[in-house]
Amino acid sequence: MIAEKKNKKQTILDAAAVLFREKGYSATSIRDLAYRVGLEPSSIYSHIQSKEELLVTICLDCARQFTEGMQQIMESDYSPKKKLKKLIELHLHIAYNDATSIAVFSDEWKHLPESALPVFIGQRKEYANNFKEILKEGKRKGIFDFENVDIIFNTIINAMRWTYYTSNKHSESDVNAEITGFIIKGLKKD
Amino acid sequence: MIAEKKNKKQTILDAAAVLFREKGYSATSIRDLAYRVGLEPSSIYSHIQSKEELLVTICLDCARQFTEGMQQIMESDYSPKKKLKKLIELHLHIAYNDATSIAVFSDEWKHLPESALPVFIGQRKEYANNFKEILKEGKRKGIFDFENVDIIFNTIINAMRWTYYTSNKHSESDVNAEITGFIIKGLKKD
DNA sequence: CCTACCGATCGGTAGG
DNA sequence: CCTACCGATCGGTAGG
Repeated sequence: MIAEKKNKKQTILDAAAVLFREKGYSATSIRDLAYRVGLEPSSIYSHIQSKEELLVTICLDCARQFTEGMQQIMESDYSPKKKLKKLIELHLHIAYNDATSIAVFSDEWKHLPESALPVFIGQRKEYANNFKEILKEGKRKGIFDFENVDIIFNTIINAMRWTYYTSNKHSESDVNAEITGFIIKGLKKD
Repeated sequence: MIAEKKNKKQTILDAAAVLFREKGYSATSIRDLAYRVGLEPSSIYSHIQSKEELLVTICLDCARQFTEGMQQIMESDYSPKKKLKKLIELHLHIAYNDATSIAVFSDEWKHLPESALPVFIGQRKEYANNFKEILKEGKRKGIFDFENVDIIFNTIINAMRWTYYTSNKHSESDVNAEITGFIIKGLKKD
């Protein structure tokens, strides 16, 4: 049945994400993965085409979530400050709903095959450009205060990055409140 | 000659750091490394004991730099704000002086062998505790404003993390000024 | 520091 | 989805 097969493929993808996160992509073997989902190593290939395909699927799925969330925010007529708050919400939402995949997306993308790497990097770049546009808009309107948009963008996006690895030690709303307060204050005029 | 041998070992370590950073620890082979430094694969073992040893050396050397820098700051009688500024300086100084090693330290530590992992994690934990002490001291004295020290610590330390990967696109002093301003403002009372 | 080589493991295929 | 198997590559050793 098609439904069963889809389910099995998702099971394999989920298990792959867990292993890629724990041991890294390169150190994860098809054998590891197969035994984890209760198959002989060769049987995996009834469901997937290659080990690389798994990484591509995980990374591009995550990238899509960011891209789609960004699109919605860009299309809104929110103020730059509200847009930034929505972006923080977006990052935390993805982190808390798909922690394993986002950790793989974040740490293992460099092992993407050459066929997928340019697409991936392109999406990242566009996301960064949109993010920077919001920051620059805020600066133009006198809401945000900073010198170099590239430096401040990198600082802010990494300030959120650790949330991709937490094991629900803190609630999403606590983290959101603390990070949002910190970033918004950090961008204020002194 | 001992001096020559030391030199060769350092050459191997440097090349290993570059490869570990580019391809990751697991995907880097002893053959890659040997050819990179102009040796036959087996000859590497005249200079090192194992592939793992290289990762251990790189990671623990980096960890030591952080620990020593922290110790100096903790022993000073600077204000919490000045201590925090010194910590940002420390991170940037290490990042700009040893970019390759710190990237490996930051991304590949999970591949450390079991013999080194507890030591490494212990040092990280102690560093984190010291960092949090400074934040808490600032809060007690009414200089810093935040709710949860663990959340704000993670946010701040990751805000600096992207500097481990820059290719000198921005000057150390520009980055320092921007990040320091952002973090200090972010911790202010609203 | 090299030649020669080891056993283990890798991603993946053939054929049923 | 399994049994059987492939060539390639791995970290590392023996012996000089």
